[in-house]
Amino acid sequence: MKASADRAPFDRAAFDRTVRERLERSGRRYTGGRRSVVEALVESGHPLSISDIEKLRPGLPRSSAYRHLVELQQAGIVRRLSAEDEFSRYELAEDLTEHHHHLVCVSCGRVVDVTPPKSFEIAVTEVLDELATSEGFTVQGHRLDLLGRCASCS
Amino acid sequence: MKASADRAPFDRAAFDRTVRERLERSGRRYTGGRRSVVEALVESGHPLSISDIEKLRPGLPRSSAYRHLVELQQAGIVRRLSAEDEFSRYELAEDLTEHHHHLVCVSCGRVVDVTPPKSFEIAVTEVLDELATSEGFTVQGHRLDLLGRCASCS
DNA sequence: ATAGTACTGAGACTGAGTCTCATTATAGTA
DNA sequence: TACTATAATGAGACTCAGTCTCAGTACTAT
Ligand SMILES: [Mn+2]
Ligand SMILES: [Mn+2]
Ligand SMILES: [Zn+2]
Ligand SMILES: [Zn+2]
Repeated sequence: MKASADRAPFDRAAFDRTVRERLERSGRRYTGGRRSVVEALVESGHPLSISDIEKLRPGLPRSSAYRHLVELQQAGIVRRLSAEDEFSRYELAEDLTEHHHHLVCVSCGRVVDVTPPKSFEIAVTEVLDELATSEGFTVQGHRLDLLGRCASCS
Repeated sequence: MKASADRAPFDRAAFDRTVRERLERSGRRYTGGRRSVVEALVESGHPLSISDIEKLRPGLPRSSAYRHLVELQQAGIVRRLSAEDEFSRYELAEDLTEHHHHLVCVSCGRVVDVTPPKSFEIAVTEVLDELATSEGFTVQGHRLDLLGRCASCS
């Protein structure tokens, strides 16, 4: 069972429009290099490290890839994940996909998306909001990762 | 309400014995430098960055602090957290304190411990185990952080 | 076309974290 | 206590993921 089996089909045209809008709203163009990075993230469907991106887009210079990722973060298109290992990973912003969580392999670093049922999210959010409020925190969101070993590392 | 209000009182002697045991089990001594790092973590009660540790232990050389943290991780005494910012943070291993989660300030990077009720943990674990199993993952644990702004950054 | 501005690639640079090595402390033994 | 073997330490060189600079290129608008 795929966690996303019941998701609406991906509308590439609408997605492109949104990405372009967000880039332009932050004063940038939707150029070939930026599109190349965004499409690598769309196609792979799971968080990518810089070296993943280099393998998928051999022509793209490292400095450009890093720069694009920063710009895409500022435009709210990409989110950077802090990983267990030393390598950051990047994925599409949640409102371009859907709220989800991660299975993180402590052995190889691979990250897989996973989406719990909505009832779970509601319960989690409620409890956590209360805890945060009691410490004077203003909650913006949460991050829930499962650490373990992936199928091929077991 | 403090999240840890109902925790058993901290037994420093028993704690020291456990730390020494774990270090010796991994072939190391419980020396002054290592004790200095461990006690900084105990006293502060929340995850510390290297620069936090430097401020708390001005005499301790940077290279020694880093080395101690690696050794303490290998001995299962310390856990390294990957943060939102570029700086790792370190805390005592969960079985020396208790299972807990983090409020992470996206503005200043500060991390506060928070402990949800056991019923919450049971529910979370159950749902997550199922999701992980369906992806062929073997779960070792989870990590749940709340991102937001701390009281002084709001 | 021209000007103004954004984008790009090459590579220099930064700094958190690691490694090396010479010196010092410790535990064990006689 | 003296001697030996091994572990620990501090200084600083080093690594390399990530950032910054800058000269050249591509857009965009008029
Ligand atoms: Mn969630
Ligand atoms: Mn938990
Ligand atoms: Zn793996
Ligand atoms: Zn803060």
